[in-house]
Amino acid sequence: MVQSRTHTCVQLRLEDVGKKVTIVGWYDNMRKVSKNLGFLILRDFYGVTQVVVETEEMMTKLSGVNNESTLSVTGVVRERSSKNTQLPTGEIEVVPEEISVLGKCIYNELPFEVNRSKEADEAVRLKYRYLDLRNPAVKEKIVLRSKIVAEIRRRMTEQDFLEITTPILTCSSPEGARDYLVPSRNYPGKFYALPQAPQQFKQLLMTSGFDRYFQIAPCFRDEDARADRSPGEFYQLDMEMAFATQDDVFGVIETVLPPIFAQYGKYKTASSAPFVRISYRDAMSKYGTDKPDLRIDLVLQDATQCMEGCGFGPFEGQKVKAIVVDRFTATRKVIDKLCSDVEVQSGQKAYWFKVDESGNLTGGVSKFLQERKEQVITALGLKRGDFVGLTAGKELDALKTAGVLRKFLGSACERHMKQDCYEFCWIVDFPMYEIGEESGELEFCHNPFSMPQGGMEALMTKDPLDIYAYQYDLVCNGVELSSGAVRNHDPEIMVKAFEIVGLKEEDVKAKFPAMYNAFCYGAPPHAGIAPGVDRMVMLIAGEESIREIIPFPMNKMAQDVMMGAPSEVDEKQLGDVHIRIDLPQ
RNA sequence: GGCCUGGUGGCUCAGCUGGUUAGAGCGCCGCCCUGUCACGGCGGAGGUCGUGGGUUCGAACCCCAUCCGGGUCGCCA
Repeated sequence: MVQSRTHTCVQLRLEDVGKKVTIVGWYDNMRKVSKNLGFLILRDFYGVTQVVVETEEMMTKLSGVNNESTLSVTGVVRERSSKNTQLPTGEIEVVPEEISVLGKCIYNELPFEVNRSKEADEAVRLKYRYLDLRNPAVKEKIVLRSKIVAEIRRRMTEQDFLEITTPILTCSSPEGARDYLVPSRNYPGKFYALPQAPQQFKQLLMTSGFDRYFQIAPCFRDEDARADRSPGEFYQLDMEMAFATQDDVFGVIETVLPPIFAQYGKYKTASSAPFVRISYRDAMSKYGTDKPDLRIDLVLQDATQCMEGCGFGPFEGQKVKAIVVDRFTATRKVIDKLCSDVEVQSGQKAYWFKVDESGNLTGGVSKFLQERKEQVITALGLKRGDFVGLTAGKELDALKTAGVLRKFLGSACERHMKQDCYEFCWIVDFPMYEIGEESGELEFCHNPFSMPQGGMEALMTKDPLDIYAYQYDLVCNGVELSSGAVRNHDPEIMVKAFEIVGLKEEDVKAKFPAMYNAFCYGAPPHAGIAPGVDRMVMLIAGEESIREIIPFPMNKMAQDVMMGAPSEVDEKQLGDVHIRIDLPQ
């Protein structure tokens, strides 16, 4: 008969010596010192405890029991003769009277060693995720995630936000990413869709009279993965406030997030309120990205003019951007690596030259600049020992590539990158409209439901390209955590905003009927935001891969290799939902 | 879909310019060891070098195709 657990594997101390206890857990390993002496390490969720096996009877009982089997050990706590100060339970051991196997591990070789699973091939880890998660170093991140989410809930609730769930089965939305579709049984040929975000529902909640809403919301988008973007599904801290302005939303986020980052983070300090605000246009021209890493103090300069006609092919007729790094002493090899990293990440080349200690331009593209040396030095404000990184292309391409280069230069040069902190900022004043690159026509720049700054008057009187939206992004250490906006709650302004891109009232009604109709019954001005929970946990945990902070992640190809999803279904199921499969050969 | 990168015992990796029988560490199995804690010592098993084709006297290595990971661009209102 198996005893029930009296202590976890992290609890026992010297003062427990002499007690009869029962501990349970996994057979982590055994150091066998002789025929009749071995040290068995029992591991549970909380920690490890040493069980000393010193009789032939116990040793026999354990022979043939594989690592990772689950055991129950009943015995007496004893002080160790040789203690281990590294472990909380390192001063004691349990002398077993009874050992029983609760769950056999039938394999004596595992796909990987549990305590070294992070080194194993990722596909294998994902297939055996339940073994991978036994590794304390892996499990820890999931525990951290749980604590962060609990803390978010506590702090949001403290600020009078109500957590309200919204539907998972809803309808396809015409804009945005690809939807995950769910066929309907009762309505042949019709589909539900999983929500890409609870956007419309939260706005409808505002219209329904709820004042402060939040939700740790599951979101579904059928888009390809990245290291920081899980395919398929992710979670947002979705929130919305009625009768609120941009500053009200900023105030909540600036109160809720920094303490959580500082408390649980890999880095121990986080920006305090108010966060730096940077306009979208400034961010692009100074940092070459709309998600600047403000830990890096380098900024972009325009070098188009001083490079014009220098004879270097890639600069001909292009915009050129420069980043000057003082006293940058990297070797040629390091610089080449840096440039190739930039190319891998941005798809475009980076160039460089240096000013040596005698004031000569050397290396990289310098030979094209000798004749205009003084002009270049003056234009870019160069000093001896400066390194100049360069990018070229159409304005936006040159800026974006320089943005990538700036990131690599920052991490290559400690003096130019603050260590050990979370630097938050707001990117504000996004343009409402832009000329679409493919269409060549006027389009919404981001969210068509954002309130244009200046409201109806701006729409009536301004050049659309000069109109800004009350639209903002939250950025931390170069990671885009969220977009948000003051919403356009006025049907007339909404119709006008759509009119500018050539859409009619009927189009708005057709695309977003519920929201449009609701706003015709008296809507409050409202604003919100939805920081990505996975990205936040990733930043806090200091992990490079989003899969490390998701309990059961999918692989890059959006497959769950453990469960076998996606999978085929049988004919009956397909028939129920009126689907016939017709695959090309 | 494009580009980059990888695939060698259960795991991590080495394998040079193509040249004997493909190596190491960890793990596993066996024996030894009465205080280990990354225990130690001795011995052993385990490989279609992702797959298919080609070049060659000879291929893990070179070429072509293909499959499977990962990164990135596109995509992500």
